[in-house]
Amino acid sequence: MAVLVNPNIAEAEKAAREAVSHHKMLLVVGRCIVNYLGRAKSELEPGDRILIIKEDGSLLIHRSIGYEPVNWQPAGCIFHTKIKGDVLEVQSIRHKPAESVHVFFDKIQLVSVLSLEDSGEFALHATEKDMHKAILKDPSLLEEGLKLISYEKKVEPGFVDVYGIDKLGKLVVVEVKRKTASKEAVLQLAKYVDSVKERADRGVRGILVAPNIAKDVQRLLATLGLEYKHLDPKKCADTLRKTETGKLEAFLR
Amino acid sequence: MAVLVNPNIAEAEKAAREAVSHHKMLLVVGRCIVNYLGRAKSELEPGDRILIIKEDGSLLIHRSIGYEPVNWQPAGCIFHTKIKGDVLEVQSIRHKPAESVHVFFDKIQLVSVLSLEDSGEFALHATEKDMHKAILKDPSLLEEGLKLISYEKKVEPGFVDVYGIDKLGKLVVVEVKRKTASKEAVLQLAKYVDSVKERADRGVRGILVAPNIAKDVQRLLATLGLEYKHLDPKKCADTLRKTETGKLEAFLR
DNA sequence: AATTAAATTTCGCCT
DNA sequence: AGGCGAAGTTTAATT
Repeated sequence: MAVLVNPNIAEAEKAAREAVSHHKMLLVVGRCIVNYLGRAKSELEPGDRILIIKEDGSLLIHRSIGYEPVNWQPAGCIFHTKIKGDVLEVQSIRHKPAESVHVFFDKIQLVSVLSLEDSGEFALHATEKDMHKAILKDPSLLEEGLKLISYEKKVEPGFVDVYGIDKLGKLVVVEVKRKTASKEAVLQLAKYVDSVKERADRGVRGILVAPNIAKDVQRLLATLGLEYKHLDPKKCADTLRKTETGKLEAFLR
Repeated sequence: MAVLVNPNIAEAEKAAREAVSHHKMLLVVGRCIVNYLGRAKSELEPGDRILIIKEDGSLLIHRSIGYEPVNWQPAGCIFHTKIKGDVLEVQSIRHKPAESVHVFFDKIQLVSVLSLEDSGEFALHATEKDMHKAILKDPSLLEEGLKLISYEKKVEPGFVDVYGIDKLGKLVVVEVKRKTASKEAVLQLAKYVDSVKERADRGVRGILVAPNIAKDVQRLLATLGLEYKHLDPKKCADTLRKTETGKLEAFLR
């Protein structure tokens, strides 16, 4: 890692050039103007900002406020650095769409060339259990008028996730998946529905609940006379949070 | 500006605490894990990242790749820093929705407390002229079957932006605005329409073209028997870019 | 490759 | 304060 505090333009340009040519992360803090030209066009008048160029060729320019970058480029850009008088110019160009960002620094407080070692996995959670809980709290997440009878009901081949009666009095067997519904999920649901039908004195529906489903899996589902209901894990988290808040409010009341 | 290279945890915590308490920008580069809990829930396993906390209480965590932050919080968060053994913990909390991000650093390469002076104005351009040009290139941006007769046509009170005939043979007077359409724009259009009507041997329509319009202005427009057509400056820029590309392709052919 | 849908979307304007 | 629409949206998935 290299850190330059209050470097001159030549030192800064050398570090920046090395960073982009070796695909290392570049961090520059300084006074600059920024011009963007592409799908639209923007100009940013002089001020202190942070420039970040990442290994993958993405670019960010952050002001002192605001969660979003004022200017940016997605990954895959090509960069050039040059000195124009007492100014460091950083060019970022990408194609499809053809867009460019030009940054001109006339005062530089900090330059850093970093290699961030980062193999850590990122996991965005919303467990299948959370989805179950949300549906139990608010069955209308699946459809209006649905009344739940049991949770993780034992049927011949195993356990049905959710089991209920719809507003027309039909039995409803629900299989929940937290990721894209697979063919296996469809077959499992079909198995449970058949098992329930054997002992049922009325109509039985099977609903596959998931945030996503492939079109061919959707087709298989339809062929087997089953249904698909989109349900986002995030929405379930929302529902749980709301009911918890409700509980809290009820407690405080 | 303060810069600490390879500080120990205590030094880093002191700088971080000072930054958030004085609403200065904080920059931390180091090895960390990140936990997010709110509308959803995420966990990020150990790795080197950049943490940015801004004056307005926004938070960003950037990995070595990717234009988007891996974790973030919009402006308005409250921060706490603490030392747990050899680990620096930074907490970020916001309400509505209730969400938190917890960052745990066990190795720190760089800490910087910055005050960025930045009063520079940011301007996203898409000039009214650009919109005119786009409409001239492709009148179907306004409606199908529209034929243009003239551009900046002189009429009694001044100049009509765009002047044409629709597919039913009616004259069309168009007023273009690059920002939200104001009451003034409506009255100006009405003036031009009236002026044209005086000499016209057929029906005359007035269309106000803008990216936006307030509801009360919309009402006034309807009262005066005029029409509103949404048109985005960006879409105009797209249209211009496409036709320019077309020209280039034609040239190369 | 193009089209569609989702995002911890955020942000701004309008009711 | 809540709701709807737009964004230089981006990104991933699907046809």
